[in-house]
Amino acid sequence: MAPDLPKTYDAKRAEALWTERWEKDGVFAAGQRPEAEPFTVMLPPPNVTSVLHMGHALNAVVQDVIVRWRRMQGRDVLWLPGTDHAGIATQAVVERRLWEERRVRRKDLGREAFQKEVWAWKEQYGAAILRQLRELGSSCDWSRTAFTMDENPSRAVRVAFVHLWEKGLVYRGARLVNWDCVLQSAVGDDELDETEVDGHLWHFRYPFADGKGHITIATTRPETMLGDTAVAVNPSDERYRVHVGRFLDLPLVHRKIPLIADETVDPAFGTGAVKVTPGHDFADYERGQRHKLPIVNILNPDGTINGNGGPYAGLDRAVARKKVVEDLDRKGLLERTERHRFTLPLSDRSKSPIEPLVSEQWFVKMKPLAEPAIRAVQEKRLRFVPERWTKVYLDWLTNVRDWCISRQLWWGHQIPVWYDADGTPAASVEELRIGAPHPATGKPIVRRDEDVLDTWASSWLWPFSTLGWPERTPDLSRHYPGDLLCTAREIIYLWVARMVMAGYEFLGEPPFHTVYINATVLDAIGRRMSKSLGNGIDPRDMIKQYGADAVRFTLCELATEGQDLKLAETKFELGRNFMNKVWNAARFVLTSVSASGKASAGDPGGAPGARGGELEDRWIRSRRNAAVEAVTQALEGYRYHDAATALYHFVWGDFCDWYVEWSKPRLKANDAACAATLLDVLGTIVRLLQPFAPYLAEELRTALGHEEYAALLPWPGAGARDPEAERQIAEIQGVVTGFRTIRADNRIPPGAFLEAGFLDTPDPAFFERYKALVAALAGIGELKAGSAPQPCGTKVLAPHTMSIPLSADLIEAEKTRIRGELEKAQKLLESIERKLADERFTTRAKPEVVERERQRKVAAEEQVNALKRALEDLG
RNA sequence: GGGCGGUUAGCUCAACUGGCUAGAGCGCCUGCCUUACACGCAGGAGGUUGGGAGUUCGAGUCUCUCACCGCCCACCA
Repeated sequence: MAPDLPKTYDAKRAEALWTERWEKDGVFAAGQRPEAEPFTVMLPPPNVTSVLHMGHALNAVVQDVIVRWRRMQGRDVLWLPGTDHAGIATQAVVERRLWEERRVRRKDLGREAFQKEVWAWKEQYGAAILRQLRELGSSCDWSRTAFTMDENPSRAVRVAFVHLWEKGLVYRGARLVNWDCVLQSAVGDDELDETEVDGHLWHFRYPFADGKGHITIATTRPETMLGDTAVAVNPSDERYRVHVGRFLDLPLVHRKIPLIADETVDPAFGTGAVKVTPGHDFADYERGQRHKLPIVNILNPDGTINGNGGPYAGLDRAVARKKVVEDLDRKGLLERTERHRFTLPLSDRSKSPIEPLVSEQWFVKMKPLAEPAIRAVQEKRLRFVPERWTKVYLDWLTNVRDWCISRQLWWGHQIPVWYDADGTPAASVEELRIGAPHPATGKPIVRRDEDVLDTWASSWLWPFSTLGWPERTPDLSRHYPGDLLCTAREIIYLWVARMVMAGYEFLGEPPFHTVYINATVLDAIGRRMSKSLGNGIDPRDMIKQYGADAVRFTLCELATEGQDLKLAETKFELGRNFMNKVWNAARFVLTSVSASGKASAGDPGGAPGARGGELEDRWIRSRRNAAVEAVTQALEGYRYHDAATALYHFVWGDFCDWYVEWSKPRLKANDAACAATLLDVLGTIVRLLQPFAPYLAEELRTALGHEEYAALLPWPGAGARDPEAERQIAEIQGVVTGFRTIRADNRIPPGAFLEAGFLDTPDPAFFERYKALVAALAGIGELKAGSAPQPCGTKVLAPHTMSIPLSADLIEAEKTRIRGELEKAQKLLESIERKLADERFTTRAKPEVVERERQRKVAAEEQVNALKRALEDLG
């Protein structure tokens, strides 16, 4: 085969080679196993705002591991990749870029030219994202790559809108929304970025209209007083009770506003009197509704004060704030100014302060859609892993508010609504031309709604809009509902909940049965990775430095259930070292096993492999079976850490540290059973490795001389264990370790040849039979029964005592060590005796626990006695 | 103000329904380039499981409580 395999695994070469081959040969294309049960996963489409970060990488890896594993189990896998246009986010990024590079605003370009700019951006970043996914080894069906603004998904958006419209679940209305004055659009609650800021709490006097006295209010946003339509106090507040119902003279604008009583006012905060601005504050909006207060809007869409602001009209809101404070101060109405820390909502995208503003928007009624989504978890048709996220999902759904789906943007799906001259709206899947008759009124259409839809209005359809819906395509019936969704906790309600709602509403079934919520990737000291902190670790750099397989394996190893994942670059050494270990183990096997041996064994295609053979052959196969079972069970429970660890310790511990070492003398003697076993186990390792380290797996199966892609090999079945072999080898390992410890304790260098080691054991026949296994790894020429002649180094591992002749000057230290061990052993024995002497224990504990304790006592006694004997022997 | 997670070796994390002497990787110490691998080999040190109380024959694991840390939700102007 390849006798000159390099000493270290060359990840780069393998990655370039197999990424290309897989795709060229359509290895991951769905539909190749029409008779098999499908397994369907939709990749959460990354936003085309920028390249992928480590969180995306983790998400891709956890999906790919499952998907590759299921494929090996014979499922007809569809893992569908794609990207999301991410409406507001992408528009904001592109707008910022245009301004920074060309000093151009979107309005300077006009809608069409601006959209062209965004499409160009999308092409660039969409391609980069898909490239990155490939570089990670993701086994997506690339032929199905989708984009939320592709033709079919876009049509799906319009069909869904019209459907909801016809059902009366879509409505248009003037509501208070979060307004971004830079983007000049409504933004969703989820598009806010709450920041703690140091501000002020200004106390202003509002005189009563009759000139008798005043009320002092406290506010953090003085300029909004221009839109005040009341002042509210708590009805139980004795200070103000008598004044409720009186009118105040709103300073500066001189509007008469009432003093009202409202339960929601906290008497302990500020002055206990709050100004009410229904047009610019969410709490006040609701108070206004309750008390039927007028709404005065004082802002233009760009954040300047409008005509309702009287003398302040035209000023930016920040300027107006300063001036309002100054003017009130001049009039003697500023009582005092306190420092005050509060949370300021910023627009996630433009980073400008959000202004609550009343505007006409489109909404979706959520309550009826939420009900089936709630039932889905109650009826166990949908489960979260880890389970606790179910609560987050349910809490949101039970308190769900109507969804503002319109955005005053240019990037996205334009709302499919047209108007006649009277402003009567008509929703339509197909375009209504200007001048065409209105479907309801028959009057000519005069315009289309300018707004676009919230980006989630397309992503909530993703599990089926990518499969051809609304057409009843074969794809749709085969791959809907799908199986698994892997995503981040931040979008459990933004996206997961909405997908479930859409699934029920449009297809009557939830889009998946399992939702795996990823760990959040943090930096080495536990902070979120973010651009502004500059503490991100770029997956591309890590792949370059350590290899994709190493990155994948490391992420899995670190992904303990539900724990956040603290990451430092050096962590990837774990994966790299393991890949190298596997590589070298394979290199050893391939270079030492003769060609004839290879042909006769080691079928990685799942054949049962060699039977019989030596004790160690039976043992390693039993350990292999244990590993197969452990990895399989861990994957079934999405326990990536457990799966990775089981594989790691089997390969590194059982196989490399013991079996490979034992195989060396046997291979020199051309032992065919040994060669066959090495190849057999290596074949299993390749298959177990495949989901985690697909590139290395392909390299190794090629080196093993197999034609079939590792990615398409059958997943190994866990054969029977051999408890007898495992027990016996464990004895031998203990003895070997004992001899090694004596050597190390006495500074006997590994190179120093020791003619013989002595073993005092109740079962000399067993060790006579297997003395080669001990001698080879213990570094002794021969294993002899009995005790070594004096002086000697001794190690007790009851019922075995190992000894090696030593020079006399080392004996004192040896005695000290044994005394220490004796002390420990006696302590242990005492604690066991104490336990067994306690009647409450022997009567109340389970019988098998008591029995186990009795056995432990016997073992401890043996250990103590043997140590005493050893000490006596040393004199 | 509510909810959820976390606190175990110097660091990062494990430990199924309570039950062998609480494990791993990294780091540290000792000795080794032993012809697969120094991205390696062998051996070792290191823990009153955040504090307190309780339940139990038995608690890292269950209950209560206190203390920190993190995340999410909520209209304190």
